[in-house]
Amino acid sequence: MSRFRTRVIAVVRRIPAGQVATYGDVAELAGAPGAARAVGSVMRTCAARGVPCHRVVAAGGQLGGYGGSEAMKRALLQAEGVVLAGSRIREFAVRRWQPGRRTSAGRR
DNA sequence: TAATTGACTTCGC
DNA sequence: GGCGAAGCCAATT
Repeated sequence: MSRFRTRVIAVVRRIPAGQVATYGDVAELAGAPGAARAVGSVMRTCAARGVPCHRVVAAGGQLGGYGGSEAMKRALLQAEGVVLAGSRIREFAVRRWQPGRRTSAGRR
């Protein structure tokens, strides 16, 4: 169990429902900018339970992947209130979660 | 310990 | 806009 892994988990757990974060973003918040692939690897190993890994998406608003069940990830995101346009997140720039960003108010 | 793979990202054609 | 190649980091074998 590397510290990086725990770091990624902590960051992902901080992502509020209805919002998403990119792998690169999570990597940076985890303290490893550029480690987007590493973040994917951590997620792929299930990281830990209670971690909404489905809120972590690829850059450009793409879904990325979810153990091969991309459709499931899509359903989960929509269930959280994320509007999807095909296989992409609508208003991704707004839906993207950022630390310091006010999310409880729901305002963008 | 070293090599390979992978839920990524970005530039180029 | 879609396909291809290079770069980066960590986990797994």
